[in-house]
Amino acid sequence: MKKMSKWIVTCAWPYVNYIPHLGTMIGSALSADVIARYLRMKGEEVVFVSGSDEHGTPIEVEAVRRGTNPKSLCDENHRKISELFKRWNISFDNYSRTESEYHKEFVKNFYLRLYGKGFVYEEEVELPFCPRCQRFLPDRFISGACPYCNFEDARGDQCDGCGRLLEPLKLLQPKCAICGSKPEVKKTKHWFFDFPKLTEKLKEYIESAPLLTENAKNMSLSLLKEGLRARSLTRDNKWGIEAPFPGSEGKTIYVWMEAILGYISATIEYFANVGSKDKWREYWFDKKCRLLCFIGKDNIPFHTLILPALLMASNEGYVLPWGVSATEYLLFEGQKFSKSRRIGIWIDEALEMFPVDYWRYVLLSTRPEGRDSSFSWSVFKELVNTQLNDTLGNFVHRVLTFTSRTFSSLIPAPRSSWVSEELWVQVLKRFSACTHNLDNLRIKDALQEVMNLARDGNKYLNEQAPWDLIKRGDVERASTCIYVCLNAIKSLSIMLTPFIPTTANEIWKALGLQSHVWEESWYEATKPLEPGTRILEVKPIFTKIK
RNA sequence: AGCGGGGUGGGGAAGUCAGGUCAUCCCGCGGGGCUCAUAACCCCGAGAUCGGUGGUUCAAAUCCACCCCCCGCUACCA
Repeated sequence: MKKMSKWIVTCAWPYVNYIPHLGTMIGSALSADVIARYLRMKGEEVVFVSGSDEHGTPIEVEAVRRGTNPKSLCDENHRKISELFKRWNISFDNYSRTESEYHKEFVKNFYLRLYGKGFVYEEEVELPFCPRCQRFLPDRFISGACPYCNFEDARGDQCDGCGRLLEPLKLLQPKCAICGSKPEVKKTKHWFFDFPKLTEKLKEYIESAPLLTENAKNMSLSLLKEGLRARSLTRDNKWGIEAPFPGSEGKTIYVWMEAILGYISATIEYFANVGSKDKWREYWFDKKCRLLCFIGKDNIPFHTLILPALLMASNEGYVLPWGVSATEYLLFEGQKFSKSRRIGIWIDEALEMFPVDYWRYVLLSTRPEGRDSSFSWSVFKELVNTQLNDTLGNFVHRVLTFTSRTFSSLIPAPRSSWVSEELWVQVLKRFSACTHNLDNLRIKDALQEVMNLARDGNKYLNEQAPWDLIKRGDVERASTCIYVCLNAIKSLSIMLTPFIPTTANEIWKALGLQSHVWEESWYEATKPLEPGTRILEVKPIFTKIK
């Protein structure tokens, strides 16, 4: 038996000004869930945490727009999103939020210690300020005409007309994007994290990190090559965590710089809630514990450079990300998901249309691992109908039906040489390939391997033709064939569990097994069924769509 | 503009870092088989000079140079 290890599995914290869409789902929570479930089934010690990212300007603005306040808006969205993650069967141990007291406490103390270690310094800067909103304006909250091409609706950081990068104050007729007033320039003081100090150590880290996806590694190295710049830690927002530095009253910590520490605070909160207050240290301070982060490509620098830098700077012995799995983008019918233009599907409306496992299967099958991929209804329909339903569903159904009619619903006894049957050999092969792929976070390939096993099953059944064997009176060979097929179904059920747990469990139950499949060991996939067990009444597990 | 990623039969993808064993997989399409099964399943076949041009090599989807097209990022959006 393999030695157990500790794992902290995390996924990017959704920003909760709105409900997450399918792209957010596949890039973070769903991918992380597959691996968390897989590791637990292997018997590893896993803590799977995430939470709602709640602070910052966009939430403040959204709250104003809805005529509410940031806190109520966040309470409501956090509640909705937590509920949705449950309905998507995301097996978080703790889905926390940046408004959690544990988080605020941890962040303030952490930065205070960093300050004490000389990694934080203050500097005066000039920033655009809206006198009417009484608010400093992030670049994107300023709009105006582009000074190069006269495009009228250029944002403060970049012109959508000509693509040029802009200085917000060089726009012609600059306007506050919230109220339309003319911004002025105001001096303000901010605190900065001395990030460049750690360039060499970060380079070593990136080069030796065990499991970075290619995009994560390349982008990080390229940023290091360009040279790091100090990151500002503070903002003049009201809605956020108070900056704890001497003289920083009235400032809050920049959202990213606090949310990224949520992985730690959510672990602390989790263990406090289950009554083992100090146990989080056994994860975060154990050099052999593996921290695994699931993110979309836009979050790469924060996980491969900023988080490690903060943890290194603290010099307190935190584990650095052991693996970072960054997906490319999921597009919707070839276009970017867009809330304002209503392009895409959001995780609440998805569940109103189809069962959760249909979505999980399609998203995991099209997971953008090497390049952007596109969700489309035609792909959705193809995958559900031809793969889930025809290949997998039908294999299970024909075997169970045959068992029920020919063997009175009892699992038949095979002849002793059954282990050398072709399909069983395939089971062992597919199982080991699937395991290997999951170990390397190749989720799509792993799932493909499972589906291939269902194909092997259909093929074996056609070749053996047990209905023919029965007609010719060869009950022993027919029994062996069906026994092997039933065992393949059991393996399928185990292997499907991380991907589509509800369906996997239905299959498991159909075989007459009593437990919940997710409580079983991963290695149960290659252990044979007990002949004589009664299978349940057969009903199709999927239905075709449209 | 700079940086990063991508362009592979009709659609969707793998293969490219370590050149040959490579043109693969899922669908679609054409033909055949089977009748246990949700018109499902199985077999066979047609279809691609791997974005373009040039180069290196006995050999290039893979390496080099230049060009065209798509997407993302560029640090105060989060």
